[in-house]
Amino acid sequence: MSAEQPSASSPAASTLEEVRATRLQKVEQLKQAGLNPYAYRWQSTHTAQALQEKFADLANGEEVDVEVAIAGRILARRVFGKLAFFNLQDETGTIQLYLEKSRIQAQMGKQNEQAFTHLKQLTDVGDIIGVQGTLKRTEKGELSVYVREYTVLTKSLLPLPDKWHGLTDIAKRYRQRYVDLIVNPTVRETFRRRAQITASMRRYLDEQGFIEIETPVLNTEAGGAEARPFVTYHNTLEMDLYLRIATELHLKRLIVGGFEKVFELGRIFRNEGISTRHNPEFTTIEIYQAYADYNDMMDLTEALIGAAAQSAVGSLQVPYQGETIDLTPPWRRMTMQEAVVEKTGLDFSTFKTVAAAQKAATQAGITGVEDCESIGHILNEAFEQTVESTLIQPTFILDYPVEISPLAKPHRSQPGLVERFELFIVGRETANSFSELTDPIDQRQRLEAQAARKDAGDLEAHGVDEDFITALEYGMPPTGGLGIGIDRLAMLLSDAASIRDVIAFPLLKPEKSEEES
RNA sequence: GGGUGACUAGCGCAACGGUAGCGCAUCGGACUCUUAAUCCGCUGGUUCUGGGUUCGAAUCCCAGGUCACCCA
Repeated sequence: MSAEQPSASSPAASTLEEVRATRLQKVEQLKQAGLNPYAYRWQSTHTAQALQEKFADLANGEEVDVEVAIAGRILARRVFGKLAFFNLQDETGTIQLYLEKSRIQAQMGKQNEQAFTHLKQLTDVGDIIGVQGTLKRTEKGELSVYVREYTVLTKSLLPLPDKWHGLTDIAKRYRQRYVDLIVNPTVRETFRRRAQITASMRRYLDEQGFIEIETPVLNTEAGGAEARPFVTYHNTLEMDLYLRIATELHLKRLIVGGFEKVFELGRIFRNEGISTRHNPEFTTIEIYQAYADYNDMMDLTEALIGAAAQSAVGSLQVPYQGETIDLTPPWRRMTMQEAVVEKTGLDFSTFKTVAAAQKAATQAGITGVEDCESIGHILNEAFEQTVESTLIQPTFILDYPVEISPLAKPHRSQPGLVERFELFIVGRETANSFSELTDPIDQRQRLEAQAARKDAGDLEAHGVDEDFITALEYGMPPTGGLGIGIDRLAMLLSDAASIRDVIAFPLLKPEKSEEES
């Protein structure tokens, strides 16, 4: 939509389209002056942060004759008749530019006698420029590049949000994350931390001899968790495929195949609700170690999350939404049974029948237990309703009912339970781990029970993965498995209240379709 | 899925049945130490969308959209 803007003299520009048209005129004027508003390359000598650190001791009013080059986006302009101050922002931070007409003209005037006028008239907040010059700390104490020469590298056509109030509209921040990143420095910090978390985990696992192997996203059967999958379609195979809801079953095949320490850090997809804690695509790390059990996995969890916290936050004392989370190991460990007794006084190991457990639970104020088909399910309900949200400091909850844990090995000493733990921090499930079930006959029975639920209409249940059973029949060594939700960990370690704050481009509905008329 | 609330200029916000305004940004002018620069001047609107009530709707009613928070 090229608004033809005939007037040679710039009209008052105020609507978005008018601002854009004015800036397009500036693009043309730059071209006419022989300057490319969309340059090819720039070579910097320093980042803004490097300059700030290197010249931290420069006294007010002092100059140093060191030639530097730097590039970035103009965030603010304060222009006088023959002097201008710009704030320049690069990836690392900001630095002021001291733009003096006499010095710029002395250097650039030979090529372009309008050099300073162009700076004033043809650059805007939002443009990306490169400058060369020396350093000076102004008399008011602001470290500045004393510019000799400048180059417009990219002309910006659209205005940035208000420099003082910034961009606060939440929906717009997510929809136009690039604008959010430009004007909200903490957002860049969040994604930097997220990268540090995953990098530190990969580094730690690499040092321990784990290897990362990528498993399929597209599957003929979803499995490894209870969740509704996304369905897609392969044209030439003429068949439906499911996006993975977990990486578990393939990683275990690799353990069968002889790898003893494997992991995958990657995206999984669940076709479920969206909330401040749920995004349809999210990232997990799943780790499998042969000859280990869930006790070993607890130690590994503490080490991995501790390393991530040190890397991203620089401390094991992590501030989160007004609380301080202490990640110093060892973390509290208690069984689900103990946790429920502590909160409700109900000891589920004493119930002989489902009916007795239902009655006691209902009296204790637990809701929705009428449909529970086992004591284990009722225990789980009681746990989720009374305990889960109270687990602020990191806590391992151990030994889950077998009924809700189809992939975990039976507890070596507690009948009806499995060797499983979940880690809770700030009331949220952050990790999940088992001594993996290796008995193919037991595994088949449990998957068939699930398949029966699928046939009965349970959309979160899946069919039997026959090939996985076959793999187990070849023999899988005793194995400890661990999954950690990277998004929730990133929330914790960047003090983010919503999962959307730690996902660069969270899924949102389209704002509005262009109405055709 | 249910409830509550928000949506007005590029951005941040007023106006709550009677002429749609303010700040910043933009545009024009002045200005060599500013950093929310200052001073002078001028622009800029499909009030989320569609209906309805009314002499008159940003405002009241209905439906829809997007987002947020709470609940399931």
